[in-house]
Amino acid sequence: MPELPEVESVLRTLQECPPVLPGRMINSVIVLSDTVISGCPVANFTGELEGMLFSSIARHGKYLIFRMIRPGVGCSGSFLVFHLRMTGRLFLVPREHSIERHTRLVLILDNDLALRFDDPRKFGRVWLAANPADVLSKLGPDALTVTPEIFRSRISALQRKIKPLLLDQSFLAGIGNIYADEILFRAGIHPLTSSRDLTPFDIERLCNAIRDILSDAVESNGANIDGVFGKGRFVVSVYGREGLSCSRCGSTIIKIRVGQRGTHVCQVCQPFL
DNA sequence: CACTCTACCTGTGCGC
DNA sequence: TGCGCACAGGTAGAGT
Repeated sequence: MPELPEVESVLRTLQECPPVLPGRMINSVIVLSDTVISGCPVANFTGELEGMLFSSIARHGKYLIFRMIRPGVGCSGSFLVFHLRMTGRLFLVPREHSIERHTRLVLILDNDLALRFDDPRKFGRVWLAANPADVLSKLGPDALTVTPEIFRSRISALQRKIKPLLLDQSFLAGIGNIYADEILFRAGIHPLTSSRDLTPFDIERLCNAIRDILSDAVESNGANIDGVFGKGRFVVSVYGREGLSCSRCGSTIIKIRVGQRGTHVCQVCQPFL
């Protein structure tokens, strides 16, 4: 479930002072579900990771990227990349709390802590790659930091329905179903609108909405929907609010399907022209 | 290229 | 109460 703001929230938690991960060595790796390891055999993943040090952490779209270094031997390094998909969670725990029902991977550190990856639905994935591009090469620019100029030039090259386009990670990385609905509501654009029919003013509002919604959500530590999606304070305007009244105009929010995805829209604030 | 469908997986919540 | 089933979510890959 995590989208960009929730992943950013995980990143910030792991970077909180005092920073716990940088400099820590992985003493041992416990893989409880082979399917979460992508791109190499589990034995290689485990063998290569043991003895490596955490260096720095970054994010691109919904991916978390840990730079790892092997002490001693030259400056050989690699990148540990996580995608949490819908139900994945990544967090530090005391090492004696290292395994629960949905735990898929545990990295035991050289102190009293462990980095644990839990995922009830086993959709999340982990890669160990020599280069981040081995995993991330198909992604578009990060949705939180894309410039208006880049956004404008990318969108004007395409003719797509706007909501599936926002969800396309090769167009822009980081937007999922929840924030796509919130962004289009903020911009006053109907999700079925063709990107070709957007005026320059529409595109400017859309670009602002992406920036405003995502940065609001990051500052709120993500959303909290039915206590299931995230634990943050971001307040949704349309997502999951079908049958309730629009906070802006009072008319009833409806739910439609766009590209096989549940889509929430205020027909008054987001007219389909 | 744009789009649709399916598979992956499991917890939840509905109707019967 | 219990059962079965649709559904939610992100992405890859195949097909139209």
